[in-house]
Amino acid sequence: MRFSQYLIPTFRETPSDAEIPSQQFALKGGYIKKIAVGIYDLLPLGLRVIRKVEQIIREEMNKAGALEVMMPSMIPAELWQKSGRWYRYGKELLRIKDRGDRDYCYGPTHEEVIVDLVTNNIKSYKQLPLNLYQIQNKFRDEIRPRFGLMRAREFTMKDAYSFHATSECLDATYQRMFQTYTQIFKRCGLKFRVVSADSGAIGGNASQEFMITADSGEDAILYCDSCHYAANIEKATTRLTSSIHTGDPLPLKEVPTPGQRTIEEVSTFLNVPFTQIIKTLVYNFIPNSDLEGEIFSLAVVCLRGDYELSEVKLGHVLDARVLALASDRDIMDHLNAPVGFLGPIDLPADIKLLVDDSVASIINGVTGASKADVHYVGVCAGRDFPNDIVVDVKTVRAGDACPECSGGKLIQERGIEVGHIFKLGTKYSESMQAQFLDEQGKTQPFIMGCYGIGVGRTAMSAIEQSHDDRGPIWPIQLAPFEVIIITAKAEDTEQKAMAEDLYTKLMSIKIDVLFDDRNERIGVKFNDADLVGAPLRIVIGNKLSEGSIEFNFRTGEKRDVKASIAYDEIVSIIEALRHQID
RNA sequence: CGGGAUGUAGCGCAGUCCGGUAGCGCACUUGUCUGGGGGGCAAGUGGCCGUGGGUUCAAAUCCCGCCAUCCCGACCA
Repeated sequence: MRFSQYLIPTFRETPSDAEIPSQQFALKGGYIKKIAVGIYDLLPLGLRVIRKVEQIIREEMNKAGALEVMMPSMIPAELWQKSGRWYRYGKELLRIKDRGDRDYCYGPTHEEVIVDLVTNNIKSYKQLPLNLYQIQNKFRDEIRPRFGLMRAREFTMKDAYSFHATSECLDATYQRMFQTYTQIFKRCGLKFRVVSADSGAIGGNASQEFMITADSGEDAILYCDSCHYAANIEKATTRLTSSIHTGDPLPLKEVPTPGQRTIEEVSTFLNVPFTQIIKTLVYNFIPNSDLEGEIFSLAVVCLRGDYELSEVKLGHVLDARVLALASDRDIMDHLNAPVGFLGPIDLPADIKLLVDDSVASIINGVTGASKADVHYVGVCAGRDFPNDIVVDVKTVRAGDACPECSGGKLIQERGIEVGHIFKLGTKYSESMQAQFLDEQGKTQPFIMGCYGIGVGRTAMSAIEQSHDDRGPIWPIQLAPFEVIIITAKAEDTEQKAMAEDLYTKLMSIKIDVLFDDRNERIGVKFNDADLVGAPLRIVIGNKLSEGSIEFNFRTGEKRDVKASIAYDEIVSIIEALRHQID
């Protein structure tokens, strides 16, 4: 492409609302343009990057035997009503009416549609397994879109769905997808980590996330420093060190603790460690089984003073559709106790008490006495309060013991979730009565898997992981252009002729080359070139009179090359870069 | 949805407290001198000051409503 005929609207100043590097450079470099909250135009440069990611995904998915399809983005409500998600999905689902007042939604994901597609076409186990995918735009009316394409409302996603007669067969495809994803992100030149994950609103059993490691990542992940354990913070667990809760049980005793509400205050006041204090939280929730109701139930949760509660974990334990901390007033109404002095002892009989495993065996602990300015000491789980519903609802943190090996410690890192693979099982096939005939001629629900990749997010992650203060440093696989040619003096006929010659030749052998033929100062061209982020920049300048031109790599390295061999050099450099990762 | 802030030219902002001709930098247009990291000089183009109402002789500025955007918390590729 010739820069003068291309559209790359770069800005000298960074848009003020851009927060993270990928968003700043994508806007500043003319890759994307925001048109509404979480909704963007992809400009030519941005689209080139997206297409490259898509191409890699297509090649690898096809190689793994998946078949590409394209489902509609508008989905009739009946399908979502059939699976029940029409009622459960909440405001994130964009619902639309057509002229006939019929309900539709803009697809945020496509399990319902694919199940419908497959049930209409697959009747026998002989036609299985089947793995279908599409690369298509989704819309999720996110609570808080941010970070540009990283968390947009409309976004491009590759989603694949596999159908099986047996769980062994699902396992095999799941493994195959694991390898395919590994290969895809490797080819994109990205550093990533795979963690086991919470399966969220999609549901199902096992799932793993592919996380691009980056400081700006919105997810926290934990991994073991000595074994293979790695998990999203929403899922991560730890092995409790049992030695904490030892000693002979003392009698339960009330002590005055005027004004001591927080764990920290109580710890200081009574001189006991956080680990001996039982934290008591009260939550309101609406269970999933209650599809349309507005009636809240109450749950009391206890965990060890040094831990924070994980609302995601608690949501799962309660199978809650809606979950929120109860108000002080609610607590007073139901427990007759002030916040700050809550405890699990002598709760009203109708209140459900969940005990985190960190307090399930506590001996001689401290907890609120359910009245103002009083705590109990000598609290023993089981003896003083029931510990028959033991759960794991704590947020694990760096330094905690690995749950899978002895001696391992967990390390915490930030990550960007770019891929997620699930074993769905029969969740959707059962709710939607999607069945096939097995070898015995009996009807069985399909066993399903599902596999997603955020395309725009993957592209943006590459910037997060590799940039300097001037712009992206693209891996060649994703770079919008592989080579950019700049003349120092646009009107110099010799420089121009040299540039034209290289440009034409490189174009003819399908190297992605951008020729900056504008009559601009060289500083302007350099700055724009940095924003384009091509791995190799060819500068044809005053050294041409001595027969040489400059090769500048986006990573910083520079060298002079004889003009006579420049073309061959460029070709071999690009070839080498292309094959470095493949 | 809760808490905080902001809406003035394509972008970044000043002006608002204290009402009186709408400004600056960048970008854009023309000319010219330049020519190795966003250059200089000169001349230009471009604004229902978010929106609706109110106060006033007079509103970007004061008052009330609405809308939008951004940041911090609960969702997800």
